[in-house]
Amino acid sequence: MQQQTYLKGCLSAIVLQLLQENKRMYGYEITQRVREITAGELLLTEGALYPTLHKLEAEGVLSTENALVDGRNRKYYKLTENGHQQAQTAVSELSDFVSNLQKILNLKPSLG
Amino acid sequence: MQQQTYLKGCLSAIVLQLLQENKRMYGYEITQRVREITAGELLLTEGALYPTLHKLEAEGVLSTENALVDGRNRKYYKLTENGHQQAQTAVSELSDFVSNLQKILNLKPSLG
DNA sequence: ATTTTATACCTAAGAAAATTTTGTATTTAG
DNA sequence: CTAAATACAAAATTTTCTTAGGTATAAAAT
Repeated sequence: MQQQTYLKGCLSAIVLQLLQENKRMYGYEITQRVREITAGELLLTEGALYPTLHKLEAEGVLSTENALVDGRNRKYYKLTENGHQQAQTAVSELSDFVSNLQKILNLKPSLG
Repeated sequence: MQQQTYLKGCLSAIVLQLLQENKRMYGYEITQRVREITAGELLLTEGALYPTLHKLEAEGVLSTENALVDGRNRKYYKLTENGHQQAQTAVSELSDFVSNLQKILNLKPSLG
């Protein structure tokens, strides 16, 4: 088992959190940002990230704009007006989840 | 989206953590313990828990003993000798993951 | 007395979500 | 001129949980 295992379910919320902090980001940038923040411990695979981005776009949470930078195509994603709401909700729920996980992991041994 | 969404992937590690702290527990007890710890915010469904317990038993991580208590059958689970190792690994990885999530969410780690 | 709630275990069908694998294409470094 | 980094994406697969059931006993409520 690796840390990646635990990522399941959190991916959308992580993307939304990053997009709350940055007006717009492109896919590759998101993978690198997570790598930076976690010192390489957490790696988003592209095969997981892009379907998530597309899903969020289809749901109207994200909108996109294409740009040509240094001859390469980039697809920037940003929160829609509606998306800001949902981002806040998702991030707040993830925070609560982290807090609960913390409680579970910090329990003192009980007498069995 | 609810907190349950984020649980994906963490279930085994949570079970292993609880079994590190308690010599033996039975399925229903585990669901109630998580409910207690998280003040009802996180609910393990039996449909997810029992298959996980059976999987861990099949992998040799857990062993079982049956007991009849107050006319009801209980199946206690505990870590095997091998299981203690794997529990430590899983829990440590989950801790690292939580710590990384906190970094992404800009939360302050509550306990190193 | 009888119904409901709590306790206690379990399975199966299906959905949800990420992974693996593979593919395309350009730029930069060796 | 080859490999690595940048940048996107689809298809098939696997893992994992949810939903929805099923069985059974004891205690509490009506």
